[in-house]
Amino acid sequence: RQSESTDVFFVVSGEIRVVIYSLSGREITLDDLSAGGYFGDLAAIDGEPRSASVMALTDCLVASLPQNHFLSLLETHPPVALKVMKSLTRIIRTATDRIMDLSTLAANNRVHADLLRLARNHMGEGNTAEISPIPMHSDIASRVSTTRETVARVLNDLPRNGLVERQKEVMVVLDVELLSDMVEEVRGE
Amino acid sequence: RQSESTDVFFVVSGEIRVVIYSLSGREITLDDLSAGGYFGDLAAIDGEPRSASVMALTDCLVASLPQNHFLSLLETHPPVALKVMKSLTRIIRTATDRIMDLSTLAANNRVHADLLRLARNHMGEGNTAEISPIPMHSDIASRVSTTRETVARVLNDLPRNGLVERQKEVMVVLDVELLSDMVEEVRGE
DNA sequence: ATCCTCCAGTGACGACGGTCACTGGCCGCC
DNA sequence: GGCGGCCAGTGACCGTCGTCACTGGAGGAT
Repeated sequence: RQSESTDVFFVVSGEIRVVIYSLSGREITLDDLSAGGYFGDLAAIDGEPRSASVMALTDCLVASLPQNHFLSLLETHPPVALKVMKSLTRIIRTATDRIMDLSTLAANNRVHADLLRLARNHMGEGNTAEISPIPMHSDIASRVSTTRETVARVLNDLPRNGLVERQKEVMVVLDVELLSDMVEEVRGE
Repeated sequence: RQSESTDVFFVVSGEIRVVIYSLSGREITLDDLSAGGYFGDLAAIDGEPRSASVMALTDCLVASLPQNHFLSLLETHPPVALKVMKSLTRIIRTATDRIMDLSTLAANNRVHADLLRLARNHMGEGNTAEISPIPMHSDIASRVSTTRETVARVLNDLPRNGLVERQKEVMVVLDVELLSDMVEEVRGE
């Protein structure tokens, strides 16, 4: 599913997930791309072998650009090059954040942190957020490097503190700030 | 030690370590730079706040370049821009490797992996490598996100397998390939 | 309706390793 | 010389969480 070319691919429509696999088959989600995103730029830039795989989450339309076209584009259009660099720095920043989380946060707190990210993307009135659809546990697990069992246990503990209400299709975070404090607090100790 | 400027800094001589700190003061080593390396490029490119701190490991001479000069350099000299991009991709690749290690390797195996990296940089005759000077345990710990105690225990277990001989100032890895196999094997299961 | 598959939930278990608390060696300094 | 700081080594403890092994519910297909 991942050709050995050095083309750059643009996501025109659909959702694509960038993952790496350990030899044992454990799957680690690096990023999700939607329309406007692109991948394959690393290999095109440095000529090294591809470092990750991609999988389509939905039906997708992707456009490909040969490596040499991409490179000459960078050369002749500095603003594009700058855009690409900014995108690379974003990747670096999120990667180091993740290294930080993996190094300092326990598994359950990493789940909290991921939930917090989700909540921030679904902010509703005041400090609440309605997360829907609820992502699959195994997806969360793949993002924060733990197991689906741990995710399930953590998510079932949260309502106990009154922080979260779980319904069938929706999950309501009652106080995003409080959740945020919770994570930061642990990050700090 | 960390100015709030957006300059880019070049290491002319000496060794500089790029680190991040958790709020609790736990130190995570991201990279070590020697002459020819540079830092501050991330913030210069995307304008976001600095994401890491730097510390001098030795006396250092660093040169600074204002952000706007750096940016116009990128704009007017595409080959330089490409070099910078390649450096960014290197950072991304090592970061994702590290995420992979943190996600799939147990603490002691991460120490093995780090030892392997060191050995690869000190290859001697055949499959052996002489590592000297032996890095401080706490430095290794900071690179692989564990504690100095764990590093000490792991390093003292290695001679038992005959894989490593420890002397006062030097550490001899007798069979680098075997060490490599050991790590890969665990990565895979 | 009956499978089959996929996902969620849960208990039990066990080990890995982080933390704490010391000891002891080495070195530079006064 | 003796003190003080820094680093390495080690034992004991115990919480976390990955693994295994189930149960159960919700579709989809035939």
